[in-house]
Amino acid sequence: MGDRREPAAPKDPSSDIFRMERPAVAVDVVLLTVLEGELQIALIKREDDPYYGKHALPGRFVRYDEPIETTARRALETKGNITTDGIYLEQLYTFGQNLVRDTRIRTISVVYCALLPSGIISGQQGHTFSWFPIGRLPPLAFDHRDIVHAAVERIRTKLLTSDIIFHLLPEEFTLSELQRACETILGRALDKRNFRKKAADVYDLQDLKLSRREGAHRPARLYRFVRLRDLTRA
Amino acid sequence: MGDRREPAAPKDPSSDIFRMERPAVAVDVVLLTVLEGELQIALIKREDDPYYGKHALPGRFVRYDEPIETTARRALETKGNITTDGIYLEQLYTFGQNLVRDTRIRTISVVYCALLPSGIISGQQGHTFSWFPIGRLPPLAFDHRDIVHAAVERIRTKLLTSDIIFHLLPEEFTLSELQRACETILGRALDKRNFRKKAADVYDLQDLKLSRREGAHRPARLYRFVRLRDLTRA
DNA sequence: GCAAAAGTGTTTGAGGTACACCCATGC
DNA sequence: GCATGGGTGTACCTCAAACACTTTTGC
Repeated sequence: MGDRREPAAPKDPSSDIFRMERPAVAVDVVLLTVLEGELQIALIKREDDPYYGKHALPGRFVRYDEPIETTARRALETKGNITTDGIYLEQLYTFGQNLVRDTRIRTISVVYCALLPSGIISGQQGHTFSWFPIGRLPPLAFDHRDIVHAAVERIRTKLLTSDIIFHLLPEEFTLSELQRACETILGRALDKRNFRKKAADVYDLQDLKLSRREGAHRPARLYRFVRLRDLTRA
Repeated sequence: MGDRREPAAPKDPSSDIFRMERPAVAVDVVLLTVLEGELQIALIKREDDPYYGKHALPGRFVRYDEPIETTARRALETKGNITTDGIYLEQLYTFGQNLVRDTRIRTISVVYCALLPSGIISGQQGHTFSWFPIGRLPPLAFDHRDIVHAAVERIRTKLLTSDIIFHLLPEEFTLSELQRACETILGRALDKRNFRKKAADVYDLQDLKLSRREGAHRPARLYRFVRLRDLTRA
């Protein structure tokens, strides 16, 4: 925040910040999870114009005394009826070019991307989101389709240089689950041996010395994420 | 911008967007240029509290009917008395967590990064910025020091995957000038042969078949940037 | 014993890094 | 002729990609 106060007699009306009309600020959230082997997004069906009946990102206006990340969590809690403790949130971009995106009022929208561990959304238990695979989105309100694609692109590029994938997995997971989650996000298959080499290289994983028996095959070892390895090699 | 309208009887006060008090929105700009062989930033000395006498990023409050990028250009024009035609602008991040960053009013700040071609700032002609090498910043107001570093980091990472470097160069340039600009931003020396190979690989440069004579040595060829090559090889 | 997923190494090619000399000019 | 920056090619090394078989379980 820069020097925005004028010396004595402000000629610029925007310097009289207490009297000038202010744009509204909203936060919209791209909430993603892995569901049924697909990357899916939480949407809300609009019940008002504009874009009546279309689906949209969950969003809220920012209160005067509210950090914007709190607005993001509140959007998820009030629109989706979910708890946001421990949910990963990352700011994506701020949309403030188009003056008439919201026809009611000039709105600047800060978009966040959020990741929900798989397994939390099991059925239709209480939450009010509709979930859609990002490859088969319904018609969306505003420019939300572009926003969703930008969010997915961001998550993709951060996959192997950050720990975001573990925000989409349960606490304990197998290497195959880790790989499937990555494949789901990237939208393509990965080589198993190369993937495991790379994962062991960039992630510090704790071998829990346990195995999970499921199905008629060899049980898989369980792991827990410890930390990202420092690969800067400075 | 999501579905923020309530059906009938809004219990959530933030839904009554017309009556609730709104945070102010500001735009601050990290304006960078290459000056005297160093990457330098334009700062303004504050003449009010808080942070009286400290340097700060040029910034302005966003007017109700103004796209935020326009606010960014207006900040540069009114604070620095420069024209912003053709100046590269890229949104960096939006700071809205800290409720008391600006003690006058709750302010959410959208930060832009701007690049000024070298050679435009020649002396002390009219503009009111103070220029500082990013390695030797004066004490800065607010958390502007962190913002500056985030901006420089962003520019660095985009160096060889985008055309931003050409926004810091004049229209016509030599390969040595291109290399020096990159070295200035990265803060380290680059190998001349490897740099030229890489540049020819990622950039489509037009050889102007001209050479610039300067100094007691072989003249250098002049080039013009045409476009980024597509290296995705899909 | 067979179906089904878990687990494991080696080879190859591309791209990045390191490195030294001749060229054209001004003085 | 010498000082100054302009301009060029090769060897090595690292990392990503391709690729197939054995192991352990449930039934």
